Amino acid sequence: MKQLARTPKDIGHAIRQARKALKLTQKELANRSGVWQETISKIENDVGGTKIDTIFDLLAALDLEIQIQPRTKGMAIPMDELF
Amino acid sequence: MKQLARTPKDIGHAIRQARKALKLTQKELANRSGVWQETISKIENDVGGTKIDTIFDLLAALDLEIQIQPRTKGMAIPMDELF
DNA sequence: AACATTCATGATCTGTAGATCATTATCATG
DNA sequence: CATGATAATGATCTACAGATCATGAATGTT
Repeated sequence: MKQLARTPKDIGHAIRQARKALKLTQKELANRSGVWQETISKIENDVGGTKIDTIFDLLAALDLEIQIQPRTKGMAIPMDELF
Repeated sequence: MKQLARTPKDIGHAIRQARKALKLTQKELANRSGVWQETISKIENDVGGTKIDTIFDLLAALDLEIQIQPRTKGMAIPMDELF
């Protein structure tokens, strides 16, 4: 289950999906991540911004990680020239 | 080339690498991303937290995107992040 | 419908990210 | 080395994220 993310909203969606896949409530995820339920709700619904630290706390609690990669569409530079 | 990221520091590293691969200065990246050079410096050096909105601004300017995926097996914490 | 659980929202308060300007340090290169 | 370019740091100020508590809405279960 790989999720592409180009906006904060994408992150929120992915987190909600992962949480539900693990059958966790926001409160349970709050407990194991240290992030408050109210904050999780806002992140999942893309209300305001969020700090990456908070995102990483949630991803860790959901056993997820992030990969940074060249965009697959509309690339300015060929992949070979990157890195 | 795909960069794994489990901490804000990983993000900073990836951004710096991508910026240099594109032969951009922090100031140039600042111009095309709307993020200030001083802020980019702090992000690349992992000074304090950062908002995901800012990260996405930089990734977009670098033609990068994020993928969220289950944690792969292997080192949870890279050597240089211990202590 | 009633009840319990889960999620969303609203207010206040504290901490801090980012903008902005100025300055200092570092790196490159002639 | 000297000089110019690039990057880091520091101060101030504004905006807003997140903690916290309370409550309201939604969802589910019997």
